[in-house]
Amino acid sequence: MGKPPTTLRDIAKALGTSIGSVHRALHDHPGVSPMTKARVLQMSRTLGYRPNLAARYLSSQKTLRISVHTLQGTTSFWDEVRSGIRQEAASVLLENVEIEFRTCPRLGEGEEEAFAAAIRDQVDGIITFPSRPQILRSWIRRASRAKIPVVCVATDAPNSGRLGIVAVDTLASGSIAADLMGRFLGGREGSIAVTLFDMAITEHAEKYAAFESTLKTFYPNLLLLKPIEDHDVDKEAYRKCCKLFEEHPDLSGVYISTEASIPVLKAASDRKVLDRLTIITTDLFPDLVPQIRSGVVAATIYQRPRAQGQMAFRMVHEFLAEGASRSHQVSLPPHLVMRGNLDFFLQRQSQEADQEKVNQLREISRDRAADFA
Amino acid sequence: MGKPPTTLRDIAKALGTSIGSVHRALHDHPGVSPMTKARVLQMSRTLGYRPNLAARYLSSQKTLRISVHTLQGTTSFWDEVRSGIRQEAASVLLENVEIEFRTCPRLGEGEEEAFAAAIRDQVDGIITFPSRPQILRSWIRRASRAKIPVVCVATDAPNSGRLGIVAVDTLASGSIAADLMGRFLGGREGSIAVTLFDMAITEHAEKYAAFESTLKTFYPNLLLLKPIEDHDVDKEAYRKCCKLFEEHPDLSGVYISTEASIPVLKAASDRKVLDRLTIITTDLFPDLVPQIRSGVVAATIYQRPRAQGQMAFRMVHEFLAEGASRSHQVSLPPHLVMRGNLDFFLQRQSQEADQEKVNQLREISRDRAADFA
DNA sequence: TGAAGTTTCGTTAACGTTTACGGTTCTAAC
DNA sequence: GTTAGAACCGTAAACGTTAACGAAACTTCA
Repeated sequence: MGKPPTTLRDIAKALGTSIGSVHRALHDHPGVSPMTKARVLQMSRTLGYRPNLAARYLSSQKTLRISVHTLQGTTSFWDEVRSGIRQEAASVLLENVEIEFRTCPRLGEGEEEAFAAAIRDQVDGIITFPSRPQILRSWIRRASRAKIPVVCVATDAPNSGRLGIVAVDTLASGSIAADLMGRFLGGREGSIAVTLFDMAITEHAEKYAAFESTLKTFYPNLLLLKPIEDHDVDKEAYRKCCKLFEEHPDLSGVYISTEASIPVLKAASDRKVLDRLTIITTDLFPDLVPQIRSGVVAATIYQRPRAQGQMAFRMVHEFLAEGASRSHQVSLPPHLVMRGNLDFFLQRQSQEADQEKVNQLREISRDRAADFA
Repeated sequence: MGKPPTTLRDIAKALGTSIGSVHRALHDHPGVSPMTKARVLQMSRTLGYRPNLAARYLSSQKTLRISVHTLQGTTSFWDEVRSGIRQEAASVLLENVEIEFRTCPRLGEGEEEAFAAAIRDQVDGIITFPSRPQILRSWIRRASRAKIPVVCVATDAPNSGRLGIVAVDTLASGSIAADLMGRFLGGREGSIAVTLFDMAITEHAEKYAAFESTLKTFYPNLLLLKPIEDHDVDKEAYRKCCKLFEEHPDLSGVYISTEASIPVLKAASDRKVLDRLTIITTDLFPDLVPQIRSGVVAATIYQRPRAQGQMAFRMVHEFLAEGASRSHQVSLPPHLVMRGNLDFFLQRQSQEADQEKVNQLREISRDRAADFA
């Protein structure tokens, strides 16, 4: 214990060569013979060489630039994701990270341009929300070829060569929603509906499957209806749900697995079935607060956008700093918000917003000091 | 934007003095006149000087030693706390942190010795579980006077001069338990019991108060009984609960806010009231798993020991690295575990255990490499 | 006045890595 | 057999901080 770590000099000395050669060998730089390169790599492994990141950063003075591609928040979800990324970036001791936000105005708009710009500007890493995974796949592949690691948040882009994915566990979300629904209904019979974005998105299909499986296993007297796809369009959600409520008078519960809960609630209210329904929603945004407080919404599955942002940043950063990352898939357990603990979460959100402001002020005063110099 | 940060040399040049003096002034080292010291401090502030931690660490080669005082786990709770600390320590890029575990065999045994040893060994920071806050208070104070920051996990030690506290939010825990209890009982009447460690511990009193308040507000037809104190003694819990079940035939729910859930379940089983009860427990340990899976336990409030350990480490480390920390109180929202998402958490725990093993192997191979040299 | 001691301050060598530059040796073409 | 050019390699100066060593100025007491 307590042996001093091996340095470039140690490797060089052990091999009777110079620091320069060792460095070139370890970094695939030209100007080193295959012979010595092999010997260096071998020796570095047997000596257990690990680069001293402090020295590396001090010497190279390079800053890591990370491009973040997310949506302009209609709700606060993406604001919180970005805030989580910012916070985590600020906590990097070496302060050698710059975040560049490329925020898309609408779903599926400007994602490709963002990628093009990021690759052109030679950023070191990308965090992205692949709202249209199949379209983005080739861009992610292109970035990976340019040695730029890409981490997906919230939605995965499978078979794209991405470095990793951070999301709320779909299985846990769907299952707990089903389990709660069953418990809340306490043995009563009836049918249950689920709204989601589109069954073509893996995450949503998985959530539905998990919900279905749990419901069938533990609450066989509840009947699950076919999923309702809303495509994040309020009108579509409203229309389809009105139809749903008319056609299924025995409906006793709805699990809204997307953010479009307000139109569903409105449809239920307009069709006068609201007090018959046990409703479980997703996420936590201002319009939902009174609905939870009044008990109309029994519970909401909070997807922890801030934590998603933090983990995504950590994943890219770990990869950039260490050259590899332990985990390539982070599945967060969702939080459950009900009347009882609603205030806790609201307080938390506002605290975090304050923290944001403080950080920004600090940034500004730092810049002003720089101007002075 | 992008101005180069100010360095010691910048300050020195601006003042017409030398790097050495600036350094001495900024660090309260002797050998600098009050006059120049004041000028340096002023100038460093107007230039917005922030030390380059990479250079500092590279030059001083100091490692931060953090002492961790926790309990030998009867359950896995403290193992997970320690694991979270280890993991977070391993993710420090500079690798300049050493963790020293001083694990107490039993509740309230050896805590003072651990503090004495830590202070004697001049550790840089302490993470502790103050099982007897009033006794530890003077020790924490002593450490603080020796400029050693102390962070409390799970339980607070108020008015002790500790740097901060990391715990699961008591209010959120108690309230969500009450809200779930009410929803699960779905309008039925009856009385509800709560078991806890001791009302003298702030956290437990708060949890009970939150439970009571939420239950009264939203479910006035449920009657809350006086709290049952078990002092973490299985026999006491069993005995008191047997009495409870005999005296209250209308009992319909129990919220077990400590880890001693098994004796309570046994008492309920022995007294043949198990199937009448809706039971909500705390934490997640092996013996509890079958009870959740079978539905005997409706839900459990998971206190996220790993996250607590991580946050505690981050708090001390941030303080040691930056000389100040943003937050001195971290209140984590608890996780809710039910049949539906139980497997997710079990899988997660075993994954983390695997990760632990990998990390340890890595450590060992690193040490072996050092031996080789 | 001078020696001895104290306080204040400037200089410099580390720390481990990166990077640019200058010096070898080797290959190939005349 | 010389030479141009490439391929390989060693050296040294950075990066910002710390810490140790002296030099200078200033005090104190004979």
